[in-house]
Amino acid sequence: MRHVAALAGVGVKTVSRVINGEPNVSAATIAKVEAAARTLDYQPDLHAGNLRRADGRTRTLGLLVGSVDNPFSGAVHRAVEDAALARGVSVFASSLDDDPDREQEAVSAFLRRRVDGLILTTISESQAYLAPELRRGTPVVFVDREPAGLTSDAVVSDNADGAALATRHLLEQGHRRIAYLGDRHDIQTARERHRGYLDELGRAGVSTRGQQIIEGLHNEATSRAATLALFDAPNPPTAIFSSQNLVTIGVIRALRELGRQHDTALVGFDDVPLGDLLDPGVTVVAQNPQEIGRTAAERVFARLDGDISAAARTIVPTQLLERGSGEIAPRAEG
Amino acid sequence: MRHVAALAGVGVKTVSRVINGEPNVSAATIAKVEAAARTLDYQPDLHAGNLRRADGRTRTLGLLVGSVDNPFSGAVHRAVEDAALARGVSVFASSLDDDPDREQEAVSAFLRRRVDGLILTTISESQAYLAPELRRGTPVVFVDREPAGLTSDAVVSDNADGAALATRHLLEQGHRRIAYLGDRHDIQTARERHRGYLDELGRAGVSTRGQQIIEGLHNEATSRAATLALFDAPNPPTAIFSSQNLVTIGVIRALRELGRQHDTALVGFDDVPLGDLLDPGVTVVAQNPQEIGRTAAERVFARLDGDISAAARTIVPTQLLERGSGEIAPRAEG
DNA sequence: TGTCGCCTTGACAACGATGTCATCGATAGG
DNA sequence: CCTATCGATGACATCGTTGTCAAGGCGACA
Repeated sequence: MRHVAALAGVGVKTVSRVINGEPNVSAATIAKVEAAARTLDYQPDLHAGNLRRADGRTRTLGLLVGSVDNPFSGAVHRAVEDAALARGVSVFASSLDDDPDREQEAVSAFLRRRVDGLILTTISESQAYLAPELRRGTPVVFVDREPAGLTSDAVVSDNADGAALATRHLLEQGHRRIAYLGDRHDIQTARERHRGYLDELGRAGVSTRGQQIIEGLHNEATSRAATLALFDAPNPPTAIFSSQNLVTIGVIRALRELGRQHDTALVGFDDVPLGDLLDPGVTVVAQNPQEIGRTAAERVFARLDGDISAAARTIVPTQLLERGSGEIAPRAEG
Repeated sequence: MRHVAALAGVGVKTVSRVINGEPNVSAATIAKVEAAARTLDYQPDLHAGNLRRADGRTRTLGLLVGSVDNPFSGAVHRAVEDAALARGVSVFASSLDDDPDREQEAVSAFLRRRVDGLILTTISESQAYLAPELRRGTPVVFVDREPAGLTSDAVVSDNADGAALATRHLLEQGHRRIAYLGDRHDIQTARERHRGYLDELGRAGVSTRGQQIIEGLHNEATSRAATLALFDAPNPPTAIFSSQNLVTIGVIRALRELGRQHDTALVGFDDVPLGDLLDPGVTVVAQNPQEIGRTAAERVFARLDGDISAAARTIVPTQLLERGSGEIAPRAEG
């Protein structure tokens, strides 16, 4: 900036005024400064300015998602980015990998860079460590999973309800042996989906004792192996509820290998890419990651704009997409 | 930091020393400072430090990809993030949307935030506007698409070769009417893939005059419509080469609607999620986005570490994955 | 013509950190 | 016992920018 000022023959403050479009600069001066800035390819240093600026905003957001190469995360990320772009805000994105250490590291990296707000998917047992930052006024919005040990805005799917919906759908087809294949129990949404499944069985008066319930599945490989094991054991289920997109894919692979994709019902939680093109089509309880991301970004910006209402939990509805796999009738007993 | 210093009863410089682990601080002082920092939940301001620091590094990278919710982009992003994480570097990610204005905006946002390096997928006709930044010493690595009007590192797939491979594969099955469904011509890789397709036909002595060549397809919808139109016209192709993942998906949808997925061969460029689970499986020339991202990040960090060798173009091999759709024989003429 | 006020401009301090350098005390060597 | 050396520490300038404030010039108005 001093160089631009020197070249234009004006003071640095005047350059600052021109760059920021402040009033009360003569047209001639503006022209001189702009010419000099172009000549030197000057780009203002946002962070230096931020150091002194009254509002202390870095126009930067920290986003922590499951993994930037997961389709759900990608959709959330895209929605957040679009909302941020409209306000000239850049987004730091990180992958959580459901690792508490990564969570801490990522959040710490965001805070050291003085992001204006945080949009977080978390895995740690408690997010109480964010309390001081919240007090300092940094908006924190939790996405996908609700926070623990801390009260702040959250934007989530209705996990228990969605799981109940999936379970009810299978019950309605006449299934009574509905296996549950779920993610790790330290994941809040996995617990909720498990609960929704159990509750719905209870409401239908179906015993949960005889059901095969497998938790701790976290990727395609473990899910596939678990499914194969199910059918290697006596009394395999006639239907499966899988609680997560990667788990669903693992189930699909296993059913195909066993040639049972047409005689075993399957409903997945969270949509699967090209799920409508498979045979059978994959029935899922679809979440709405775009809406989740958009809403979360809106919350952050509303907070930054001064909204001091109580922390709110926004629930984004899920939707049952019937595509075939969930409408398979139970096998005749034998 | 002044607060920490005050609470610990030491000077700010001493706090700085403790935070940065510099030598020559007594154990007692270190303890006092660390206690004070914990009490106040102190997080150093990386940007303030960077202003004065000798190396001028923000430990920040700018990444511009097609779209953060495209699977190819997501994989590149993830690989870059992993490499960055190992060095304590955070990543700004933005979506290009093949819009030159977005490119300019994103790059400008990165530069104003003084990123240490850029990893870019570009759409503008020329990236000459980056020359001053390059001269300033900022490493710029182009991914997926090669730069124009500027020489810098690039990490790309062998697009022409891969397209030729796909085309040759279809020729080898006996096809002679192989439609080309391609992306917009202003996209460098689309031009390369088109060229590879034409070259291979030429090498095989197959006339390109009779081939149906449709360009300008950019998403599922336009690709699906174009495919439907192909089969609505006389003399539809017996095989299709689609040059991009979304285009491939559009073709698959259209072929299904027409019930021709089993009598029309299809090879796509770039892999499609769950492509192996469809019926028929989707034969593709798969790229290796993880490797592209990893290599690009390595180049940036090598440059930051002082590598001043000439700009290099790294080619990441593609791989033909035969899954069924590409191995369909031509229909009997009639 | 003098006063007032507005427009334009720049000098200066400050933001939160680090690089440089000086100071102080203790320890070792002669 | 004196001095050279080294470890520990803090004062101060500085990074690139913006907020504050004062000064100079000019036109309007009485």
